[in-house]
Parts: sequence; structure tokens; C-alpha cells
Amino acid sequence: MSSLLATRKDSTTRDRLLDLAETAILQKSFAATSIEELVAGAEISRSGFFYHFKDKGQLAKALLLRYVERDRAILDDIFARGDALNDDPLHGFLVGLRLFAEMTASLPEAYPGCLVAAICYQEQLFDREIRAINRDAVLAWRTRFRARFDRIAALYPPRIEVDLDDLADMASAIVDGGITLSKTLREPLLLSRQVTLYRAFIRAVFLGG
Amino acid sequence: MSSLLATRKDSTTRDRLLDLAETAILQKSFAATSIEELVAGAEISRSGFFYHFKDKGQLAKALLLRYVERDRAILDDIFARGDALNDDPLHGFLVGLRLFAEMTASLPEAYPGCLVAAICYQEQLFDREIRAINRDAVLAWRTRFRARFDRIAALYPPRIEVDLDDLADMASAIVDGGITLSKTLREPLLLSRQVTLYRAFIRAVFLGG
DNA sequence: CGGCGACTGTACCGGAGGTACAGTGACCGG
DNA sequence: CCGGTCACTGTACCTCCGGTACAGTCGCCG
Repeated sequence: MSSLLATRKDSTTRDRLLDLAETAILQKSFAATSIEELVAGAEISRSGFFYHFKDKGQLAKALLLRYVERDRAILDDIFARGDALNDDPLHGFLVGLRLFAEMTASLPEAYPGCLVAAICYQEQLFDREIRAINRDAVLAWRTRFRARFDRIAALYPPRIEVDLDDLADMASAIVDGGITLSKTLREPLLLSRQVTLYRAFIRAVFLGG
Repeated sequence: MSSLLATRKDSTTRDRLLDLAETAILQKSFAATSIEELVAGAEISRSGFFYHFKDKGQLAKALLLRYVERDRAILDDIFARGDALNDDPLHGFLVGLRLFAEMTASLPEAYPGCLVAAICYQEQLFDREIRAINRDAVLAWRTRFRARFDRIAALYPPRIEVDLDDLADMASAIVDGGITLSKTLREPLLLSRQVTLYRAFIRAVFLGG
């Protein structure tokens, strides 16, 4: 149960493996990341890897769960701060979007990339379980944003006819697509600008041009 | 030079390999597609594959070039039809977007997926040449849409303050992101709905709510 | 002192990509 | 008819990687 003193270093070996794997996978894909390089980086043996994860798929699963949870925490925090600065659900959301755009802009390199998208394109490598995690994560964002838009629409009747579920999905699409473009073009700020554009659309929908 | 009679079947072996590879890669990623299954599908020997492509990377390159060109042709046709139905650059574009949304909606399964995105997340597997093709393709779309928006903005001064390059990039982001979401959620119509939302945004920018 | 958690080491397997190279049959120009 | 080239086939071989199977080790905890 590890508790206070880890056998090596400060973090547990398992966590170091996950960290190394995440960095490597986002840089060069899951398939191109070998177990060999991970165990070399973590300074353990190959057997050590299979002690922690029964196969590469289990590594992917653990990684995805950690990633989804971390993303959720970050965005929860951002929108909570947006709401703290503003009572109104619309303006709180708009502030949140601006904070998010600023956050993505301040990242050193391009946004680390989105594991959800990365795994979507490599999905056949994985099992049903992993695809379900991915699906649930995306649906959770739809639900969260949809609930927000319902509250907003009650106060600000939409000026443009839109489906609120689609508007919620658009946030995910813009972020995923923005990351992809950002990486492809090697333009780190592209994602931030796309988020800002999405924000302008939300404004137009509920406040008008 | 093959000319009239191919040695086997009607299409050339090389084309059959590309067709098989495209289907397989979009279904289950590049890495998970083995040369073995391609040569089995094309009914040739392993040596035959390496006769046509010196390695898997050359296959990816040929595939990407073919894909990018085909996409360009399809969208050229769609926006040409939009313009044919309407003299105005804005309304021609809006018609084109509707045609595009209809096209993606009518596809049997989800949109076949976007090789550009698929390859972006597996980029380290490939060389500079392939990344350049990808980059150029995306930049070409930015340029094309940007030129269109310049023409539109001359006639319809934007009601919402937006950068026209960003607005052009948004089309690519929405399509890439929409495909990813569509695949992840297994909702074939999601992409079409996102394109329709983008169309609503374009309307709002240039015509107002 | 005994057991368990966190490993290490060794050996082995199959599949995938890739190389090397010799051979073969159809067709084509001279 | 002959030689060459195109489009392959077949065989052999190599490496890397994921994965399996264990047997052994070392430190800590009850």
C-alpha cells in the first residue's frame, strides 16, 4: 500500500510509467511508444512493467481514466472561477471560456494533445471498455454544457435558432479539431483563437451581434 | 505501362492496395493495418507489396496525396454548385455548406474519417514529407476559405468582430472535430449537425441574427 | 520468522516490418 | 526471333516488439 515511503524516488513506479507513457503517446502515438522505452525511462525491468499492467491495453485504460478525470477537474475549476466572478450563467460561461482560451494560449508548446482523439483513431487496438470510457467522457461534456445552456436560454432567449445539444457538442468539436489543427500546422495559438471564436458564437446566440 | 489490359482484374494492383489500405486504416488505424492483410486482400505476395511501395511510409504518402486531392475535388464541386445556384458569394457559400451538410448526412456510416487527423496523431511514424503534405492541405483550405470571406466581407460588413483566417480555420476544426466526435459517439449525423451550426455562425457573422 | 508487495532475470514465442535476391512469364520494340 | 523491362513470385533471413512463463530476490510489516 506504499503509503508514505515509496521504494524508489518520490513518486510510485506506476505513476512514473503513466507520466512517461502520456508524454510519449501524445508526442508520437500509442503504437510508436514501446514498452522498452518506458521501462528504460522509469528505470525498471520489462517484467516490472507487466507487474503493473497486464498488457499495453491496460496501460492505455489507466492513462485515459487519469486524463479524463484531470481534464474534468481543470474545466470544473475554470468554469467555477467564471461563475464566481459573475452571477449570471451566461456571463459566467463567457468568462470561463475566456479563461480557458487564456490557459491554452499560455501553454508552452501546443496543447499537449487530446488523448480522446488520439485513441479514437487507434480504437481498434483497444477493447470495448476503453471505447466506453471515451464515449462516456464526451457525453459527460455534452450533458454539462447542455445543462448550462438550458439555464442560459431561460434568461436569454436564443437570437439564432440552434439545437442546444449541438451547441454543447460544438465545444468538444472545436477543442478536438483545434488541437488537431494546432499540431498539424505547428501553430500553438490556433486552439486558443478557435475557443475565442466559439465564445463569440455563444455571445451571438444569446446576446445577438 | 499497363495501358489497356491490366495483368489481373480490372483495376491496377497498386490501386487495389491503396483502396484496401484506406478502408483498413480509417477503420482501425495505420499501425494496426498489416501489410499481410493488404496483400491477402489484393491477392498478391508480400514481395509484390514491396515492389509497389518501398515501405509502409510510402504507402501512407501515396494514400494521403490521393485523399487530399479527392477531398479537394469534392469540395470544389460542392461550392461550385452552390455558386451556380446563386450569384452572391455569401449565399453561394451558405448553399455550399448546406450541400456539404447533406452529403455528410447521407453517408451510410459515419463519415469515413479524416486521414489528416488520423495521421496527425501518428505523425512520428512518418517523415517530414508526409507532415508537409498534411500541413499544406490544411493551409490550402485556410487560403481558399479566407479568399471567400474577403469577397463576402466586402459586400456584407461583419456584424461580429472575427478574424477571417480564424473563421476559415474553424471550418477545418469543425469538420475534423466533428468526425472525431461522430466516430467516438457512433452518431453518424453529428458531423452534419456541426456543419449546420457552423453555417448558422457564418450567417450570424455576415447577416446578423 | 513468515509472507506479501514490488520488483529482477532469463528464456522463449509469434507476428510485423523490412532486406536481399534469384526467378518467371507476358508483352513490346527492334 | 531476341532482349529487355514490367509486374510480379518465392525463399530465406533479420530485427524489434508485445506477450507469456516462471523462478528468484529484497525489504518491510505484523
